[in-house]
Amino acid sequence: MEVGTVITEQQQRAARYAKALGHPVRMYVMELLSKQSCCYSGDISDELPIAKSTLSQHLKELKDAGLIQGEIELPRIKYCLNRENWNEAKLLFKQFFSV
Amino acid sequence: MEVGTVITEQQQRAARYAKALGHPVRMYVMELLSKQSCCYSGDISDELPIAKSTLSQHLKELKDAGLIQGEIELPRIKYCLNRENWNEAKLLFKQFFSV
DNA sequence: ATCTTTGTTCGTAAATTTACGAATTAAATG
DNA sequence: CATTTAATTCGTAAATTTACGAACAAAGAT
Repeated sequence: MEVGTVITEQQQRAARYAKALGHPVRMYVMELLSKQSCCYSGDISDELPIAKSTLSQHLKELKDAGLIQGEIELPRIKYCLNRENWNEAKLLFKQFFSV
Repeated sequence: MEVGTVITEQQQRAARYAKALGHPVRMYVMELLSKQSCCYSGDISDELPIAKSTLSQHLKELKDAGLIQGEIELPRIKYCLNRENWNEAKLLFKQFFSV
């Protein structure tokens, strides 16, 4: 995604977060986490009519984008917001929408 | 993208906007438009090192997502924010980030 | 030692996205 | 009527995304 020097670092970061949020399942997960801060993959899997492996893939994308983090708590994995990046995303979008 | 009744209409709409914003070029365009309200395809083409046809494609996606609208002003096309949907997006993201 | 539980990883297929250059359109201009 | 201008649409290729089920992993329970 080489777009020269015209596009700012902030725009790139905002686009990255937006992309991660650009799917209904991931939007749902993030909204859940922003409400209750933590959850298990199974909690989501029980609600959504998608394969577990598909959900895992979505969670991985959110993790790769830095929006969530997983903590092993066997036999489950506890997913939480990555507060630092969540706050960054919040700020970037706030600025973006209030220009 | 059939995801049952668990995912709300709002989440679907927010995901749709997020997806449209999920590319640096489109983020750049939207930020430009939110600053100056209108612009021509050529203005952007002069700045960004991408093919005109590629830019056209990105503009089409923003248009399909309802974030911008084009007005013919020959020989050019004037692109403007779609204020109504822009405001909806703003609201959805505001709610999303402030839960 | 085997079974259960909770998720991930693998393999794969279909669809979508991204990108480019060439061809096209549509009106204004010479 | 041919040219010019500004941008779109077409054709196409490569990469990424989305989705599923099967196979696997890792620790606790039986």
